[in-house]
Amino acid sequence: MAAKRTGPNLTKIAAALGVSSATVSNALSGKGRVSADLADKIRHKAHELGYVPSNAGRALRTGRSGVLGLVLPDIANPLFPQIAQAMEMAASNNGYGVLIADSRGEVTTQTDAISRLIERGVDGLIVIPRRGTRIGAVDCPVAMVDTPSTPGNTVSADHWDGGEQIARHLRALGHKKILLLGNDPASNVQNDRIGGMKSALGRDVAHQTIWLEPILRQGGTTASLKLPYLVENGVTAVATVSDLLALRVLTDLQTAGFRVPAQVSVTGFDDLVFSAVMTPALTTIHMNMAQIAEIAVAALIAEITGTKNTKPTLIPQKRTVPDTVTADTSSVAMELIIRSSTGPVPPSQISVPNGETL
Amino acid sequence: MAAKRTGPNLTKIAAALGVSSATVSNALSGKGRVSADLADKIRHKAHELGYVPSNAGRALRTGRSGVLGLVLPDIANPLFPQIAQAMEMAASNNGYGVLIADSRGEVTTQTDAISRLIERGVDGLIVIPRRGTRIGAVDCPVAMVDTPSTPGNTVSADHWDGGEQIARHLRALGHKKILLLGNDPASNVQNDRIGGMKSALGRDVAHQTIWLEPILRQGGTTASLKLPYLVENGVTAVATVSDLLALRVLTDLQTAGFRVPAQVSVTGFDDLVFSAVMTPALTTIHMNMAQIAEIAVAALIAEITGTKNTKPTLIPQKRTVPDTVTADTSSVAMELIIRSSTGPVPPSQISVPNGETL
DNA sequence: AGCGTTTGGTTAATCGATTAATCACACATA
DNA sequence: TATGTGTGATTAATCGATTAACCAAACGCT
Repeated sequence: MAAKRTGPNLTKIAAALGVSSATVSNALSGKGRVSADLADKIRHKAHELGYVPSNAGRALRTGRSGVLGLVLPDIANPLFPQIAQAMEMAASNNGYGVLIADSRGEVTTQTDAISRLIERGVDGLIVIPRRGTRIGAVDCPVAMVDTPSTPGNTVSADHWDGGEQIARHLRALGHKKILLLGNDPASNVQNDRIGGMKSALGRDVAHQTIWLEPILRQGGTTASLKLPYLVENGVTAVATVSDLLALRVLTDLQTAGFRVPAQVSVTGFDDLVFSAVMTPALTTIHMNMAQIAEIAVAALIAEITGTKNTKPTLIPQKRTVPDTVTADTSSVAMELIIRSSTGPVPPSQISVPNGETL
Repeated sequence: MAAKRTGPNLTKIAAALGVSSATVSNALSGKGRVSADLADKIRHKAHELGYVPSNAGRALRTGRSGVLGLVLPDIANPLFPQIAQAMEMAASNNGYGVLIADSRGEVTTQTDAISRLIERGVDGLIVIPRRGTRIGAVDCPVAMVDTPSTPGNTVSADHWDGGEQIARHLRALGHKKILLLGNDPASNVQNDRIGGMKSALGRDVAHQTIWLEPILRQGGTTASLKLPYLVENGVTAVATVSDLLALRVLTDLQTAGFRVPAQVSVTGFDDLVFSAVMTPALTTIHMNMAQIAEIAVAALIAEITGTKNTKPTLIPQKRTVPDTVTADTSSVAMELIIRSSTGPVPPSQISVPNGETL
């Protein structure tokens, strides 16, 4: 209970001042008409008595709980702490609380998680969908955080741009043969990242893309990547789609006796906690989670307070068409963090394309 | 709002069946006296209409919100996902929701976070305190998750035992000279872990303990550890207090050209996400978070439902005396996960203590 | 003076579930 | 036939904040 048993309520404050509880309510919310004088006295008394409004009472009357639900695909996601923290901060700055629900990776439980939150009376949902999963129509405002290319997306980092930055960085360092390493080809996020990389590499830089998960699923291991083979054949940089993958690659390479970045450069994505503490520290892309959270929360609150009665959560006609991106989708900038896992292409490997000399 | 606008309420169900709302309430909660017949019909109708009870209404009347608050010291803690997931699961299995609050590392905000949750009307708090921080008396049930040696602790993993397991493992592999690496000497958890290690190493294994944070704070780096020097002087294993630290050590060693585990063994603690994917995969200690969460939540719910009126949250007389551990503190077993970062002591380094030959 | 308008505040209904206090009725017992 | 005992369901109050509707007094204007 909300510290209610002991705490004073509106009526008690009203009684203490000899006014009506309605007046107290008005004074504290600044809504009705109350003389500045009296309002001051009321605020004062409220503070003096340590008044804390009852969420239950308010929620019952207004139909709003002041709580947002946060649904995560898979709470084990190492990026989760940052997301949760940013969302909680953004929400609490707006006077909202955050109720979490974990969908444990499975799609069925994602639905469960959502309905659990709705039954608890959340005013809105922030959903970070599992790899391109679509959430069914729910009768409450939803902000989706995925990629700009996901239909129905509300806000997201600009993964494509992040990919481009990484690629440009490697290119500037002189790399001419780059391995692009993804994990799950079904992920929108990862596809955007790889897409950005490819687009920035252009024609004069050779690159190939490998997706790891399909390999693992068929019983392969990281060794199946034949990293040493590739490096010996001229690959001087491995650009991965996540820090976790980069860590894998990096330690694999180190174990195989290669020097990073002297012989090979490695890049990650996400700037996870461990990325800064390993040796060499990982060059990666940092997402401005705080900003993403702010936008998501703001959008959600706007929809909550804007639409008086329950509207069916906006059902745009053509949500299935990715190229008609709705105008209300925002992208947030990514920041390239250059650390020591990337370096100039090794002298011995400076390739001489088209017979040109360097 | 809790899908209320549209959704049917008790009265609606009552009206549909021509009974009173009280009867419906009784039937659904199984409390009052309702004929089995009618109860069935009511349940049926409720389900048919898709009835979802209003939390606000219930909370207002009963004074219970059905929500627990989760306070984390520092959400950046990579162990956080596991904790949050486990807590959410345990809570939702018991019909509770979980409201999160991040204290952003600072102690002052920890207090803020707690009061934010209380104002939101949580029924109880689960607090994972920041490094030996004590939380002031709050007027709501609290379950604290720290270490058994922390006064007021409710449940925790048996860090001491984890340390012992690590130490025994290394000892069994033949290591005779071990570096024990901690981060923050002020942390109860870390002290327990190190303490357990020391106790299991006994007298015939040489070991020294180094705390990293004090070094870093004084402008040092990981390099200040002089890992290569130590290894060249006979250290064959580094037992750290967390996977993050282990990662640091491991990549440092690899960069310096040492082979893990051929020349040096490295162990971590916590079994974080990345620990399994690096090369070599980290030998570490896995905590049974699910079990910890269950115990914490169960204890909390017991206190919530048990103590009818607000009791000052049990104030044991001697909470400041660590050795009078209260009987209601539970410890949860730790599991040693042996992976490939540890191996037998290298032949060249088999020391010959006391002139004995091997 | 007489009438409309502001200003400042009160009354009372409402949100939805819970529960103590009743009530009506059937049945059994003296 | 009265009286007591269950059983099954209803009444009505309650939790606390909000808000539409209403009222009273003061003020302004012609």
